[in-house]
Amino acid sequence: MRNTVQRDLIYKVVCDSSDHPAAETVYSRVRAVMPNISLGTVYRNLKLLVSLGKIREIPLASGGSRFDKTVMAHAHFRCRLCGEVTDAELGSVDALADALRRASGNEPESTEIMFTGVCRKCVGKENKAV
Amino acid sequence: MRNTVQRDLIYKVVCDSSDHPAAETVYSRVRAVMPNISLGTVYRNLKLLVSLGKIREIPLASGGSRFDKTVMAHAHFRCRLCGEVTDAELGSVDALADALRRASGNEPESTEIMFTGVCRKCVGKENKAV
DNA sequence: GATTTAATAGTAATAGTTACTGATAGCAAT
DNA sequence: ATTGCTATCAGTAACTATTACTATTAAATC
Repeated sequence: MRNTVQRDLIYKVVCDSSDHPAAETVYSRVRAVMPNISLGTVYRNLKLLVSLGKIREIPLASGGSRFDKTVMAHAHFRCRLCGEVTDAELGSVDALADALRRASGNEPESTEIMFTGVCRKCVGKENKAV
Repeated sequence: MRNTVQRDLIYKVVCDSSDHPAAETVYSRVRAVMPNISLGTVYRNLKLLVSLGKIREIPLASGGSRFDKTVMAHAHFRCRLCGEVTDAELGSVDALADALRRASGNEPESTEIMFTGVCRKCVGKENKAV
């Protein structure tokens, strides 16, 4: 596999982002540095980086995915009012995968936990937004 | 909200399915009974049933969603070789949501856990399929 | 049964993503 | 350094899953 400035930049942008950007968001951030990079290149490399285990993909029920620099098994919280995705710090995520392995004989390689609800900032806004 | 035979049938099909069907799969099963039902009707009612909390949506990183009769917080395992989605029986799922609530102040309403890996049946098939 | 209007069938449109094609550039061997 | 090979690129077309639109149908109420 060849090193390319495009791939390095895409990886750097994801690593420098703490807000779990969508592919289009990565694209616009990358274009700020390299204006004529192609959207297809962004998608191709995001997918490649995911398959290499260098970044993580978080699929959303609302359609589309978000990308994350963290590869360790961990959990996310998504507010159904403001849409923000944040990390949920939980100590026992790896323990779950172990429990599954023992109980089922299946071999989990990655664990993705998504909580959906109302975030601290949006509690009380229910009637306005929904 | 009115009762419609279409919605009742869509709900029944999801409840009678134990394989976590995609929307298109629900559509084809529903059409076996009601041949001229519209795909839009299936999507609209799946979404409605999800928002009513009667069924559950499982978004996949590979694109699209699967639907599930079970509403309780629970976990799934998806084999990256055969693509099958099965339930992962774990006792401690609700405890995770409680831990999040206490730790962050966010208010989780649903918890979705997705394990990805190689299922028991596909262990050893690695070289053929990937 | 007549009225009201939510829900439908059928189709067009959209969003997110992937595939295609000719051009470019990273790497290896000269 | 130059050449050759080909992975990767930019740009664009195509595709898939989903949603929106519109005229029509049928549940619920009167």
